[in-house]
Amino acid sequence: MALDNPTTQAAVTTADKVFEQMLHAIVEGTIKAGSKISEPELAKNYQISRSTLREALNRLEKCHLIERKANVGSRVVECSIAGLLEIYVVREALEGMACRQAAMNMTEDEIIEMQAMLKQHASAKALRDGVSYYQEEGDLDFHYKVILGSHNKQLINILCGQLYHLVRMYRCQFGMNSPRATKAFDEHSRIIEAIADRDGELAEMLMRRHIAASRKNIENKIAQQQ
Amino acid sequence: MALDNPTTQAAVTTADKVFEQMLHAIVEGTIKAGSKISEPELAKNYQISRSTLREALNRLEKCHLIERKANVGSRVVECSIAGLLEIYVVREALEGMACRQAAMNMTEDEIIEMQAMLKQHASAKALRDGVSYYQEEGDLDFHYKVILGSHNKQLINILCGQLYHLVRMYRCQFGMNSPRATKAFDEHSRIIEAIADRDGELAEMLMRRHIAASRKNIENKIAQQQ
DNA sequence: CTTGTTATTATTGTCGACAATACTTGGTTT
DNA sequence: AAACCAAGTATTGTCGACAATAATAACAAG
Repeated sequence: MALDNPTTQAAVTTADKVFEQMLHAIVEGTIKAGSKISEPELAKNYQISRSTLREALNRLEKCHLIERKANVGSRVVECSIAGLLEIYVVREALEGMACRQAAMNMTEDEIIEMQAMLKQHASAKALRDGVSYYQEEGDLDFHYKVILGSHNKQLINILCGQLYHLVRMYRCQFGMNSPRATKAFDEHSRIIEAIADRDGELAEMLMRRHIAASRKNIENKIAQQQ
Repeated sequence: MALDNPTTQAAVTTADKVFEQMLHAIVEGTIKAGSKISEPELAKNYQISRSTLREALNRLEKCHLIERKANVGSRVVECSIAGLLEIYVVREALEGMACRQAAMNMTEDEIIEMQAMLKQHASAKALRDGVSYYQEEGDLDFHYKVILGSHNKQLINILCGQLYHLVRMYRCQFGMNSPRATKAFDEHSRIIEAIADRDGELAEMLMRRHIAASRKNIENKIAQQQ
């Protein structure tokens, strides 16, 4: 599926496969947020040994999707508003920097590819009901490309390897299909321009505003609901 | 020991203890960077089962200190100049943001405590040979306090929980006792001022410059050596 | 002599059982 | 009746052995 993470490599071992299944289950809420994880029960469900289940749990912990306490057990992380805002703060910092680095380090080919992707999104947006499509896959695709374009292993690992699973979880569980789609598209467009101009400073600033705008959009929504 | 990480909680299980031992061994180079890890051999060394060794290895992987490939094994990460610079880039982004958040979220008590710490560092610096002391423990203490002051769980986890082990590893292996000690002290002083003034924007900028200066210092050193 | 193939060895992944710790239930005491 | 203590139950941590995969060595063919 197109949504899949660029850092995930082919699942070869059975622990890998169980990890992926549980990843989807947690992201989509099949395994409820905040629920306790029973090792014997899950091991029976997936028809595997507890050892290999624990291996899978370790990977989930690496993504900050579950939390373990010694001699007590694992819990799926809770989805709180505060937690969501914390993630946005981290994203603003990291993706902003990733964008600056992308402006410095992206190859010409990568830039061309990204521009092509944007054009494709534009037509998709015009043709279809579009909004929801762009919001979901298109937005993630764009952010992934920028992050990978930074050519910074640490940045890529933190953002794509761990943080973005949490982002997807929040999007699923809070049912976010915000009306920012068209606005977000214009912002993406300007960011790519800055990268193509090799203007790292501007690229960082635009990306930070782009993410901060999303955060404020959430904050407003929350404020309205109350 | 004072250097220890604020996020590390008491090691209760044996896997925890082995993890800590290996952590120190890798950071200090007793277990060489880039070397392959033999599970049977290490299990015998620490006199534990392979299962609990693998548990420890999983935690090391979480800190990005080792890398695993399916059906092949684990290797200690390599310490390259490029890798070091990548870490500085991430720190500039994350600690800059942490500093901004600290200016917004730190309690008055925390600020007072941090000011006291700085004063203590100042006297220690004046009295002793100082330079090396301040460089090592004092610098880390300061950065830890700012990060914790952000009150952002994600930031704290990423920085204190994973990245700083790598930072310490690089400091050990590359033998860094740079002559920036006095300059760094002044920079710390100004950063605390900005936080006390609740000026998040300035605090972030100063922290970013502080870290960028360290990075450029390294870059210059490298350039000289060649 | 080099290259490709096969057999052997060693390492990693997985399993089920046991030990240690935490939770629960029932009883006792104030 | 409420709070504390104790025994029993369930869950997690640890262990040693087996199965599957990868690295190595020996051998054969070109």
